Amino acid sequence: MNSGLQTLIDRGFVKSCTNLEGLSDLMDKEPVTFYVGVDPTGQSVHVGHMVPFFAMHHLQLAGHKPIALVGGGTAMIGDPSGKTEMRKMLSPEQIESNANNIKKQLATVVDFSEQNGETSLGQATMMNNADWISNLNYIDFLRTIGSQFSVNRMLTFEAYKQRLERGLSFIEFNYQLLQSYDFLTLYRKKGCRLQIGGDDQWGNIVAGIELTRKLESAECFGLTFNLIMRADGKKMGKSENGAVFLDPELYSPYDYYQYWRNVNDADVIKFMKLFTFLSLEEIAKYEAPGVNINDAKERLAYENTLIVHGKEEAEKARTAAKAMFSSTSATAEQRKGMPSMEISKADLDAGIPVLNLYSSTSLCSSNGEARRLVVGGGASINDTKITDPKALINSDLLDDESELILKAGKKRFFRIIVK
RNA sequence: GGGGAGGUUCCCGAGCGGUCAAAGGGGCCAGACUGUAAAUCUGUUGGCUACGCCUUCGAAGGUUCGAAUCCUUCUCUCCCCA
Repeated sequence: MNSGLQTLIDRGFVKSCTNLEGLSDLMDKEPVTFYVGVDPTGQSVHVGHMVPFFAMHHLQLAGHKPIALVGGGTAMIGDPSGKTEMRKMLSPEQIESNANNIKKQLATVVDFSEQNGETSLGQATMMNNADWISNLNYIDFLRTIGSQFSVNRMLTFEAYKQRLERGLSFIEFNYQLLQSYDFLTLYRKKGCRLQIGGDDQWGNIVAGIELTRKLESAECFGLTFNLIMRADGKKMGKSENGAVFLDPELYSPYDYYQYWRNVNDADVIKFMKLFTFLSLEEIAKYEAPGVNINDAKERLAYENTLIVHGKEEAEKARTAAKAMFSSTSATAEQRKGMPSMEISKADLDAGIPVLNLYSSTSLCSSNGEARRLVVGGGASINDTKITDPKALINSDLLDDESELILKAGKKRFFRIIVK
């Protein structure tokens, strides 16, 4: 088995392949250009999107050439796979801006820099299918591409079957043709031989392979990845605060770190293999009996945050988190990692009602929510529990650093700096 | 084009003139137990200057002392027939 492919298998990525042996032989023989579709319908990707990205990383390391294909054209249509409802259509400007953001995030895992031949990395590129889809002529497209598709066959695909129960618009029904056309185009332009993606893309990938075979008599390959579910049956990437985005503006590095720190026991090893670059030998150490599972979680959180947000943020998050869960008061270093705001000394001296204080932070969105928190016994400031919703907070509670560390529950913190 | 069924709070889903900020479930949040895990149990879950007030039941009007509940128009969704 080809080593690059073997890596993906060993790390738990692979769900199925159209022709594993054929692909392995090809990859042994030469660097393979492969692509993965990236959906630009959101401003940021979230951790649930990262599986194919990490797979790209491993393949790139093995010398193969990744193409990240932004679906700027197809996003105008919306992929019905795995959706129960039709997606919103976005404006071209919106899609473009999203695509730019997403490239930055992708670049944390895949190296897009120009390769100068000194490394064994495969050259990665990013393309946008709007370049060849937007200007398609309807009649031409129908004649050359549409004629190759059988509606009868398309209807047998699971993705469409489900949608038939609820209703499927014609525009969405065309998605498969366009995605297949992407594969064909990338084959023609770049010699792309392989498409990878989540298992929900199986039908679309196979269709693209068939199209390329029919029109170009070329054998292409498809490789799909397991859809990663958490042990509790939820989808990856969703948290209590909504999706766990990579964009630090949408999801703070501290919370991001905490998301990984708090994964289910049963998921830790699996996630280390999928979402970090740690070697399998290294990961195996955490599987050994007698190892504290919390060490594994901490490593997972650190390594992944390191990749996505960089060393500085990862360390800030780690120290901040450690501090908050130990009884000693936080050091200056640890405080940096927490979300914070400033208030004036005068305001504090005048006394601030707890509820207002809490609702002005990201901890609570309204006084009502703050009230519930306080009455429920989940609020504390500098380790003093506040249970009276009418309490006034003043300088008495300031700690040695002249700051207030607000807690909501056990895991959420906010730092108030008094100026 | 014709006929039917519907749009309720984060989601599903009751309510069908006052006792409705709206049952029940899910989710979320908090408490207990723990390991910053899971499971379990408990409480909470529109907003506010809070024994009161304000805004919510697809939208706009109307009837009524009083409407999520009745009437009109509009709008969207689903189903059946053509």
